[in-house]
Amino acid sequence: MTREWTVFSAQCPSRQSLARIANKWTAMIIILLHEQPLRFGELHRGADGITKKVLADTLRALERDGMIDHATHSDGHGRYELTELGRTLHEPLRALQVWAESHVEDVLDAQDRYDTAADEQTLGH
Amino acid sequence: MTREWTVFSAQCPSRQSLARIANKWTAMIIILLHEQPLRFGELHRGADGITKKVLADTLRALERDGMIDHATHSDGHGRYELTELGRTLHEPLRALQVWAESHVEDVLDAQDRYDTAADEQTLGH
DNA sequence: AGGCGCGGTTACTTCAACGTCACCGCCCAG
DNA sequence: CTGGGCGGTGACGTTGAAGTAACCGCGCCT
Repeated sequence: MTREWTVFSAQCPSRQSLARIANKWTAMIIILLHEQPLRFGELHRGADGITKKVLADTLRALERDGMIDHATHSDGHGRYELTELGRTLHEPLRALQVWAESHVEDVLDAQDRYDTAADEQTLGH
Repeated sequence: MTREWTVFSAQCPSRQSLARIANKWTAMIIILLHEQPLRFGELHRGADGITKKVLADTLRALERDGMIDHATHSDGHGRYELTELGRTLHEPLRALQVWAESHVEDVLDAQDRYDTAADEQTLGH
């Protein structure tokens, strides 16, 4: 079972799920919310570079997909928090963050090599 | 060390890395190439719905970032294959695929609940 | 020689995502 | 009752990513 679904087929709903979770903002939001429930402004400050609109849109999409929810907390403020489903997403997404941060130098080096190789091409051997 | 880099800062190069790897086409290509080196057309058929242009662009970006490379094989045909760096990416991305495929029903149910709740709003209590 | 499939590239278009900015109601402090 | 911060929403414009389709050289088959 479950192998009735495959992300390799464009029409399979699992493809849409993959597209939603394989996304930098999704990853950052889920990782931030794993620590604790957060308010809109806290997320806005936490995910540097995101605009209010994109944050609002992303939060609504994640809420629709059942990964987070939005409830008024004991102090009277609304907060976003992971659902049970959202919590299962933390580990895989966290792994992406760790990968990205720990392989920066490798990637930067590879880009350098690629770009200078391309330059040498253009400048004739 | 390595915590000089953080994906939460917009200017940090690790953010660009995260954006590249947290991407459905990247994930699908890395997963397909994990089995074995593949030719352009094989990838094109393997990742249903991708166009030649997007595939070519994505492959060039991954090559530049040092995750794959492109070499002429023993049979005279070019093939794309994972580099050592690319191989380290397989496990985290594979986890996303597994998540997407195994939680399809949960996500679909959540969407249903969200959408019908929204309908009831619109239709007045 | 002619036609086909492969592995792209190019030019042009389209479309969805994102940015900008103004505005809103609510609550709290002064 | 005014001003500011919070938590958004909406209208609009821009950009960049993706789609479309035509074309290309190469090698293979016939």
